[in-house]
Amino acid sequence: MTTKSLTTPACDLRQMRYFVAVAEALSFRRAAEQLNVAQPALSRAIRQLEETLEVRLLERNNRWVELTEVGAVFLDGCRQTLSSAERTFRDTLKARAGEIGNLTIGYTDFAISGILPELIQVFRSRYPEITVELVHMVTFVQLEALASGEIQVGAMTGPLAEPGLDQVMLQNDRLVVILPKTHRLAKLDAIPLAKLAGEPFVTGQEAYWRHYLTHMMAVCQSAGFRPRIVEEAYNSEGIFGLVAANMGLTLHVEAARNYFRRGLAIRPLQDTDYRVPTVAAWNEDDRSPSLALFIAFAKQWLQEHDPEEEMAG
Amino acid sequence: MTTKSLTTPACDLRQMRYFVAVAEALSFRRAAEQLNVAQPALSRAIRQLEETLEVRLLERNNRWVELTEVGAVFLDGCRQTLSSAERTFRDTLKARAGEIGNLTIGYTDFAISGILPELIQVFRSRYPEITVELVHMVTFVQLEALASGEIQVGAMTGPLAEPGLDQVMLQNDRLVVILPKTHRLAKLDAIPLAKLAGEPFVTGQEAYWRHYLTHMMAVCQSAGFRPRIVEEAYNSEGIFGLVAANMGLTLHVEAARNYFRRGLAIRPLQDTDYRVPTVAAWNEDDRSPSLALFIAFAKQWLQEHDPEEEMAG
DNA sequence: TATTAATGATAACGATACGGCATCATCGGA
DNA sequence: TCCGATGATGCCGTATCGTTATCATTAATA
Repeated sequence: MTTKSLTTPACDLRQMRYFVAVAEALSFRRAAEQLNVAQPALSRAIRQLEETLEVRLLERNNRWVELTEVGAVFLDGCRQTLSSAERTFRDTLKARAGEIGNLTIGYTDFAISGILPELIQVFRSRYPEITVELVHMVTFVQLEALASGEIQVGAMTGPLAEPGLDQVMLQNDRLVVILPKTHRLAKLDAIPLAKLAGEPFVTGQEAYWRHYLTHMMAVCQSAGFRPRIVEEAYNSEGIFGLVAANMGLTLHVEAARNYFRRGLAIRPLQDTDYRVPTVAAWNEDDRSPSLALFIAFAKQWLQEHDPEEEMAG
Repeated sequence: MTTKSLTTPACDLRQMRYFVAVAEALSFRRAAEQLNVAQPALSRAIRQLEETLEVRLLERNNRWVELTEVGAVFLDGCRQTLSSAERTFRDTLKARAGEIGNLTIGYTDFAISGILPELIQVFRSRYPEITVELVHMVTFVQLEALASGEIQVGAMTGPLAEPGLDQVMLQNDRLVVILPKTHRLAKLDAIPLAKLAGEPFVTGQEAYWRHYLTHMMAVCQSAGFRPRIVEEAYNSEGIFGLVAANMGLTLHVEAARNYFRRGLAIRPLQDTDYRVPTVAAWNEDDRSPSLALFIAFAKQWLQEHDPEEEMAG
């Protein structure tokens, strides 16, 4: 029971450091000075190493010290192991500061067509050792994924009033009308909201798009009508496709301007200043350093970029 | 003064092993069983690690244990460092057994034209982690190189009576006459030693070839004449070139049959059984494990191969 | 609802290991 | 012959480690 397994050698990093110091200085006393210990400590450390390994590591007498062949092999290994240990501690401290880690971010169609890609790109180049994984999810799936820990950040459609979640606004889009180029309303530079009453609407599936549909219903309600929904698609591209196929028109966020599809016209909405917020949300009790870093970075980046956009807009 | 330098973290391999065990078992008690220590030892070890690194590595309560983000980074580093330490010890034990190391071997023209190449090749394939370096040296330079430690083994022309050197015989060559194909003696199947009296001899430079020249003088002396040396070359190839150029003939070891050159004839020597030994020599006080391994290997290999050669001859 | 079992944390104690000091043995140089 | 430098050794105080016993908490169970 007292025999030491070879896989768990009775030797620690301290002994390795001592051995490397002596082997590099080729002197017990000089090594002791560098290590700020007394010389006998080194004598004993080396002797213990040699007893553990049952081999002479340093040939020495009162006049000189030299490495044995085995000692040279051990020295090389000690340097590697010590440098591995140093790297381990450096990485751990980096991880403590959040500079190493993983971040899984959920995103909606609205978010990915807005400023999120640029934010992610700048963040990744700033913190290359944080692995950022992006997964597509509609808003209510993101809420479940945040609760289960599947994602750490959700870029979703607001407004949000979930208890336990913190958030920051990524974008606050005006609505635009997307309709076939051949549509009679496409001739207008801006479309009065009331003109959409009675028009056939293409939207996302109600079960998945419920957050955005609430907005759409609200803005239509403000003009006194309920949209007549004639078709539902899975995602924005599907909606655009159906619109291009002349099935109807749709209301979308202005970030959709970043995407183009032949046959579509995009027109601003008149008579309303209704906006649909897209927010980044996270668990307020999540202590992940990488998350904290991402949040701090995002807040500062948004502060630097939002005013310009508003001025440009 | 009490601040710990980052390059010498106050953490040893024992704590890393403990942490890895707990992180893998996700349970202090199960990890304690595997490590054959009591559970409180692990509680304290983890706490000390966390105090040293000033970060929470394991989120834990009375029901479950889970890695923090930083803990996952530290775990990865610990695995690497521990495996580096294990490799260090494995390599050191291998080096102790001689299976890792360097060997510099000197060789003469005679040795390299004999069985040495095959011996080296088999040795290298058997012990691939021993770096074998071959350097060409004439016998007396090898003796100096052995004394200075420049080479660990010398494959040189015997006999050897140096104090402090051990040796083993590699080959014991009969002498052959090497002469131009057009030489009148080349018509004989074997050449009587006495017929060489008065012939012009080509040899190696006296300062370097003194060991072999002693043999040549001795064998000629046994036939009652001194060779008439008309030309000296640096090495065997030079000698063969001069012979091919009809400058004279030479006596060489039978291993020379392994090399061919147009225009040369090789004939055995009659009336004498004189042999020139080629030995491998090393410092008897050299405790290099790789050297010990090489010697043991060479002795066994020679024992297995010499009888066959003698039977074949 | 009370009990039980399992978990990690904590305190106290003994054993071991470590570092520091004083000293020794040895060897080269003055 | 003496001196100085080197590594080795013995002794002692302290820090650290491992163990045992115990506690606080929580989920499962009766």
